[in-house]
This record gives sequence, structure tokens and C-alpha cells, in this order.
Amino acid sequence: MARKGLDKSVVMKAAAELIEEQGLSRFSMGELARRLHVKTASLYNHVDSLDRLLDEVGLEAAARLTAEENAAISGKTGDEALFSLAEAYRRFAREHDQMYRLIIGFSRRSGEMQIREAREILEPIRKVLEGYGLSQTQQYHWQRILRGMMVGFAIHEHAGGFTGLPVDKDESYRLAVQCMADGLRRAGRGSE
Amino acid sequence: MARKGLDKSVVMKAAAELIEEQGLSRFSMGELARRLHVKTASLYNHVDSLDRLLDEVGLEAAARLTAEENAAISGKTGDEALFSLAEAYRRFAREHDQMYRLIIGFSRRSGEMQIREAREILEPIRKVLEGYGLSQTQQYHWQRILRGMMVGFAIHEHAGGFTGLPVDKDESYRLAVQCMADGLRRAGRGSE
DNA sequence: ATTGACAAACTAATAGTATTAGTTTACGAT
DNA sequence: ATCGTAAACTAATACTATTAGTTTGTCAAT
Repeated sequence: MARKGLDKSVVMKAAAELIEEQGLSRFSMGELARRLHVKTASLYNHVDSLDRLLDEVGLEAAARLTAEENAAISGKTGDEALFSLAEAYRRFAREHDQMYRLIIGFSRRSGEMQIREAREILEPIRKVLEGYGLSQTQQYHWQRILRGMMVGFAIHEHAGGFTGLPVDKDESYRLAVQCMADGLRRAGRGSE
Repeated sequence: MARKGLDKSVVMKAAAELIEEQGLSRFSMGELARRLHVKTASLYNHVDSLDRLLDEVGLEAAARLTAEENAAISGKTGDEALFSLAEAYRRFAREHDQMYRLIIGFSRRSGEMQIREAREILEPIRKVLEGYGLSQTQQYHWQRILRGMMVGFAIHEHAGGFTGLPVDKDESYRLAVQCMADGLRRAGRGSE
């Protein structure tokens, strides 16, 4: 009873599907093994550990998010690009909530937490900021500010927060992004 | 071998200490029991479950955070209050990182996540916003925006993010809060 | 003082988690 | 045809949390 065509990419794909279907909380090596008609131990021929597996699935999800961000801003500049980026980010977080969890990095794995910040992931923001004529220093600061805002909003919504108040969340977000846009323009003027 | 003076508050206190000392990831009912010189099962005379225990410890931590926020803004208004609030929030998240985790709610507990939003917790922000003369609607929006920004920053720092860039994080935060301040003033003028 | 009840500790067991060691076996290359 | 390797297996370990059932200490009432 050997040879079932499993390999790392098949396992990762199945893991991603399982997580999207049933949620991160119900995911386990045992569940994954069952779906692949294999015993749990066999998975270890293809992945190092649960944590590593989740890391890698998360990285792939991050790549998808980045791709969507890039698509959203392609051909746009200035405020148009900014709003488009912000919207794409938020949409991804809502539509793929389990994957977004994985990207942000608060899985179950022992309370660890990390936000992925590879070069490519920061690219979309960097491109959007280019349009505002910031100094290098200012650009770095605004990278953080923008990311902070987007993450903060995504996490809140994700957690079911922001629901108590009787005003539209889309509008709240729009105002937040507008606030960033105004701030960016101001910063751009300042550093000329 | 009965009667060791345990009760719910003692257990919760010990749990909080253990978490602050060793981190959420190393916390377990077994560890907690060992610290209290008791068998694991005995804890269940005082707490319902691990999840409930963490919830309650988290709620207590949230109360402490709120108290610090209130202290920070007491006697202040306008931008001064805003900056003071933002600084207090960030300081708490840095100084009590494990407790902050618990507040935000990304413990291990099954990937659940919730941001606590009881009335009292929102009070400090509400008070600060009072100074900007916003309409009720605007105030609700800005409550979200402010919270989003503070959470986003805290989470990032927490996750070890923001470290790649060669500019000061304090300054990034200051700029973010300044951006909020400017936006708030603009919003205040707009709704008069 | 004795008794009796309650609460708090215990022991023991269950079911779930990830992971490792060691064994078998199928397939592909020689 | 055979032989080695990689992929599956079985079995075991060491953790989780949690529940059921049992013992026992303490406090209150008689």
C-alpha cells in the first residue's frame, strides 16, 4: 500500500482547500490525512511539520493577495491607486478570511504571530506612494502608516468588531483612506 | 489532601502571572496546576474551561488598558488628548505584549478572535473625539478609524513587523496620529 | 464532641493533538 | 530480474483539555 501520487504541492493544495472550507480551527494533520486517504504519519514524508506547512500555505496566500493588489493599482496613480489598493486589500481579507488569518500569522500555532513583509509584498504600497512625491524617509513612514491602517481595519472586521455602531463600515473605511490621502498630499508638499 | 485555599480569583491571578512570565504559548492547564501545587483536574472546580479562563483574564487586562487610557487623557482635550491616548495605547501593547494578545483575542483558542468592545472600552476614544465637534455619525466613523490605526500599529509591532525600514517607528506613529488629528479637525469643520 | 454535608482535592480514563522510529512495499531504474 | 529508494504503513510517545467518580478535609449544626 504505497505510492499514492502525493507530493508536497498536492499536500499543500489540499491543506489550503481544507482550511478554506472548514476553517483554520478545524484543521489538523489528522483531518488533512483523512482527506488525502492516507495515515497521518505519511504526511511527514512531504512536510516538515504543521507549523511549516501553515507557514508555506500562508506565504502562497500572501502571494495571491499581492497579485490582487498589483492588479488593482495597475495603470493607476495618486488617489485613484490608493483607494483601489485599499479596497483590494480589504476585499481579500473579507473574501478569504481564513487565508488572511494565515497571512497575518495568528494561527493556532502556539500563539505565535508574524506579519509577512517580504519585498514583493511591500511593492504595491511602495508603487502607490511613488505618486505622492515623498522623500525616501517620508515614504518609509507612510508605508507603515498605510499598512497599519489597512491591517487594523481588516483585523477589526475579521474579529466581528465595528459592528456595534450604526454607521456603514464601507464609509468608515473610505474616510480612513481619504484621511491618508490628505495626509500624503500634505507630506508630499512638505518634502519638496 | 483537600483544601488549599484556591478559589477562582487566585486561579485567575496565577494564570495572568504565568502568562506574563512565560508567554501565552507556554501556558497550559497543566502548567497552571503545577504552579498552584494542584492536579490539573482540580482547576476545574474553579474555572469552566481554558477558553473561559483566558477570556476572563483577557477581560481583566482590557480593563487595565482602559484605565491607563483614561488616566492618559484625564484633564486633556483636543490634539493633546489624542496624542496622549495613542501613546498610552501603544505603550500598553508594548509593555504587556502577552496581555495585549489576550485582549485582541488571538490566543490559541481555536483561531477564534474577537476584539472586545464593551462600552467602557470605547469610552476613552469617545471622550477624545468629543473635543473635535463632530456630528454623531462622524464620531462613529472616527471611532473606527482611530481604533483601526492604533490596533494596526500595535499588531504590527507586536508581530515584529515594521522592522525592515531604516526610519524610527516612534516617528511613524507620531505622523500617523498627526494625520488623524488633521483629518479630525477637517471633519469637525465640515459638520458644523 | 460527633455527625453530616459540601466543596475541594484526588485518581483514572477518554479523546484529541503533533511527532518520531522502525517496518513494509511498490515502483522505477539498472 | 533485482535492488534501492521513497512513500506508505504500524506503533509508540508525549503532550493537550476535559469528565466521571472517589476520597477527604473543614465547617456548621446538633
